[in-house]
Amino acid sequence: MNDLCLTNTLRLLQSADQIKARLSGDFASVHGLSVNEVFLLMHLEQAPLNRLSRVELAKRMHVSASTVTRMAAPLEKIGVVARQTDERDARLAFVVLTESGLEKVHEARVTFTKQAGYVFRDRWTEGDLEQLSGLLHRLIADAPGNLT
Amino acid sequence: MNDLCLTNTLRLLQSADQIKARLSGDFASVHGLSVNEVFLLMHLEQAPLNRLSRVELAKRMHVSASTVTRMAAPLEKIGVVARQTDERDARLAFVVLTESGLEKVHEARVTFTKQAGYVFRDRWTEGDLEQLSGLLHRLIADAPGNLT
DNA sequence: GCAATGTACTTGCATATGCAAGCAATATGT
DNA sequence: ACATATTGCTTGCATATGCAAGTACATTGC
Repeated sequence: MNDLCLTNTLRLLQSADQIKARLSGDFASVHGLSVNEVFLLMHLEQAPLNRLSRVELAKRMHVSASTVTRMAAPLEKIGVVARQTDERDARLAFVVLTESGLEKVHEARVTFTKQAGYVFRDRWTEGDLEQLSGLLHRLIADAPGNLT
Repeated sequence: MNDLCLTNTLRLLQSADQIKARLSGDFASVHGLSVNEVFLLMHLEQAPLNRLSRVELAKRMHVSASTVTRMAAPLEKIGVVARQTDERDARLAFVVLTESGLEKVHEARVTFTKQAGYVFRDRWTEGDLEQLSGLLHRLIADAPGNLT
């Protein structure tokens, strides 16, 4: 039982590294973005008003707040996100998706879907995929910011 | 079908980030190692003669060769791995697990197993775990250096 | 109201990592 | 056998990221 947990954890992490390596090439060459940048945009896309505070973004992406601060800067520079302050609380600095950013994330999703198709290209039936989907869902069900 | 692939890929990557965040704290505080360093040691542990060339290690860990070079240096300094050359091919510089390194990886596996138990602590039956294990295995079956 | 505490963000520093270039050794083609 | 290509490794540079400290604002307790 415990060994099965270890096996699953190891396989999950190894699968993820493998997939991330595949994705990073395409995202960089096709869209000029890193995997994490695409994730940031996708989190904004599914958020109310297409915006999130930096700490909320940090929690959802499992990175530190300073990383979000630094990721946002170049994304602002290329115009896919903007900074927005809150009238009630002057501490908050939202990261908000721009029109251009919304387009970007739609384009990136196409690439993402294509690569995801390659990952599961061999002998995966609809049933297999649904089974996996259900099992993985249980791992992230209680976490904030599930992208699916 | 394609959307299911995307969903699975997203969930897999999100689960992995979440789990990696959990692990990194414990590995750092208990063993003074990063998650990737533990993975490096585990790859060596399961290799013949407890050793691998740097490029082979790079492939298995999905990182660049330079990263392996730089990861090995501090691990040599603390004595868990050593450098070993090949008599036939003077280019090869194996990374080999020392006795101390073998102990380290056994200790780390205990921590790893404990954390893996927490990940699947809620309402996961033996059957669920075996199902997930089988599905994930198909994702890494053809990759070199499966740790399970 | 004001001090103390807590929260959101930023920045300096240290570490981690990839890419491209460089070096040394081996393999290949003729 | 020699020139060329390939392979394995390292290093310089640029980017990415976490932690701890600093700053500004908000909340709490009195």
